[in-house]
Amino acid sequence: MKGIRQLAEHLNISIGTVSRALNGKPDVNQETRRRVLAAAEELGYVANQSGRSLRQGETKVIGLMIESSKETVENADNFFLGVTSGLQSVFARHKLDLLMLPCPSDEDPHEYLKRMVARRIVDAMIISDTQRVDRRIDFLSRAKIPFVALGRSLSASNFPWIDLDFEGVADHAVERLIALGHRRIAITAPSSEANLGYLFIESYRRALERHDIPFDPSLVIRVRSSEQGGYQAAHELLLLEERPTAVILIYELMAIGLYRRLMESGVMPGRDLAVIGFRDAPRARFLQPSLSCFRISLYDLGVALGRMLLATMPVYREFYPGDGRNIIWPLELMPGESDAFDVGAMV
Amino acid sequence: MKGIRQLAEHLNISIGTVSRALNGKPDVNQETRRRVLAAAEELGYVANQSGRSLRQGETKVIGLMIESSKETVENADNFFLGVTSGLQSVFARHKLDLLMLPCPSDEDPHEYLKRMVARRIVDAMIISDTQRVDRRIDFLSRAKIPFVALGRSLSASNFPWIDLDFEGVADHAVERLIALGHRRIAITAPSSEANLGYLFIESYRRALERHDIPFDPSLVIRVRSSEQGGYQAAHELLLLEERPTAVILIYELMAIGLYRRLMESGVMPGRDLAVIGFRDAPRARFLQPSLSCFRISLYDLGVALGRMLLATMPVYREFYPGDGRNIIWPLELMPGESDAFDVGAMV
DNA sequence: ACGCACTCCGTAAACGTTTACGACTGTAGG
DNA sequence: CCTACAGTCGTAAACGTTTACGGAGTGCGT
Repeated sequence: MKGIRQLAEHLNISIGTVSRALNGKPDVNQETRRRVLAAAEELGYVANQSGRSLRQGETKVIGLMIESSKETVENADNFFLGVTSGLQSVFARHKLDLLMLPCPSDEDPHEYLKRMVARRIVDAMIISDTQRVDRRIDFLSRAKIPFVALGRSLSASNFPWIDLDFEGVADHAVERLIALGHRRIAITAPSSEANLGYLFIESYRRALERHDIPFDPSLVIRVRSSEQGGYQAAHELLLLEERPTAVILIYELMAIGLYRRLMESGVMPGRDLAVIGFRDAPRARFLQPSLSCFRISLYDLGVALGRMLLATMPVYREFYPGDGRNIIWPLELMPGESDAFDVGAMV
Repeated sequence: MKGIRQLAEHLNISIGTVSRALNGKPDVNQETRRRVLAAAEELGYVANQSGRSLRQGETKVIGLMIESSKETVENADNFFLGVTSGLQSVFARHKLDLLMLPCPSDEDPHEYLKRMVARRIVDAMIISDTQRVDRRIDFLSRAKIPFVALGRSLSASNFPWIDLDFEGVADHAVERLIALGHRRIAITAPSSEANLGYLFIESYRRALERHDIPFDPSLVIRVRSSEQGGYQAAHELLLLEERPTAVILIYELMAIGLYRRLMESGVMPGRDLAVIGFRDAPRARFLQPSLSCFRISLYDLGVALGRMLLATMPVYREFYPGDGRNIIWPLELMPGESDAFDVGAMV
């Protein structure tokens, strides 16, 4: 099957009518429409996207940009595949397709993004891994490309984003640990420029101060957000002269390395040191003792991202009233065994 | 910047010349070319892909189809992100872009694929998760869409594929265990129709027979390839009247559940039961005792897939002579502690 | 003066689709 | 009989690009 022209000839109908019939336009006879649809099905005709895109100036494709760096490969833990399902469930209603755009590790993400939208491969973008200062956001805003970011940024004051509630997580974790009697609480932060790190630490500091616990910079451990980073974090914790009784991790994968390093020194997580991880990712579910962490429904997050994106697009806006507002995504604590002890008994 | 027309006007040059200059065609003056490239850079012009694709009948996009089912999200462990880097390193040389096409879980993979290629979103495809009988392969072959499959199939006798050497893995694992004195060796197989399961079991059977050990069907445990599947596999192993002394897993994630179930019954992996997993995936690296498994370089695998794909495409074939042959991808055993004991001492 | 080769560039058609516009019916109302 | 209108359909232009073709100009040899 070559194109709509052959289909039209086969039916002895004009090409315009065929197009209208296929696209559900009103001014076409019911019977004709039926014949067209039947023939299209029979001959396996599907519209060539290039022609359609060229004419309408839109591709009906939404891009989800992800980094494919070595670090991401090791660490990302299918996070994006998880939100993908939610996104697709929203997009399917409008016959939009979701494509994942993996930015090569040797290409500047900003350049990659520019290339993709300039080539008109996608109509809109979902970007993630938002940096504290992120040129992509300024670019997309100026170019008036619809987009939504997973993660806040300082770049533009006003753009659509959803961010996990890192502040809530840090706050909640500190409150919980203090309630269990802890006074000396360490925390990890990423060594990168990702914005979430700053929010995380800041919220931690505020929570401490609320309870009149002085902020001690030596308790903020800056390591890579990886298993090795967790191992190193534990190492540094053990070296502190006045050892903390609890630690809050910003990334669940770190718990694995942390556990190992602790056990090497005979320090038992959940008994000698309270640990609160971050997300309930698959990899973290298998730790013993089980990790206290925060649950996220990736599917729901994807749905919210999808709705917010469409709410920024004129064509679809009407379907999603009220979905334009930025969201700080709440997380629910799933208590595990890794912090389930009262520090009072320890001292 | 609207299009090539504006760029041409801005330069007082015809649109044809601009196009030729940008595309590196020979018949254009050096000085003119320089001016065009400079202006394009300055004005941020990038060719509209729709127009280009329409004209040339190709999109310069390669699709990597992946499943985004709930199971994949839980289990896939960034496998695809890993091969992505390798693929991109090959494609970049030809200015080809790689896009990941996540098939929604509620859509038939075959229909999804048909839709994508019929819409001409991609020029070529990489498919994975090959089924024993896979309609996608027949479809792509007949439609003459260049493709390469990750995984063999029985569908078409002759199509480009690379498959992990499951037979070698099973064979190697059995040989190793027998050398350690084991005679009663269990194995797991997926409950799905994936082709690899059949190859795995068949090779296991042959290896046993080579050593005159009778094949016992009750030692083939069919469970889902997941952590839960591993848990259940252990459960079934423990119920066997004559308990095996070793087990070979087809999927490393199963080891996590298996370990847990074993320990619940006081059976220590690596001491009371030898375990050999499959891939050295990140999640499996953190088990204690460390899992004996097989190493794969996902990057290299991606490179091989990319080269093989291009070798099937007339335009690029010349660059990749000898890359057209199917590959059974060898795996290298990484000995761990999970099988490092001599069964002789046990009995 | 002429022909020829060569370099460079402009013209216009083509790719497959959507859609504004107008044409053609048939019907109803005056 | 005329007009208005709704329903249906065909025509042709437009989207942005690439590329076959041919033309203009130059240099060179005869």
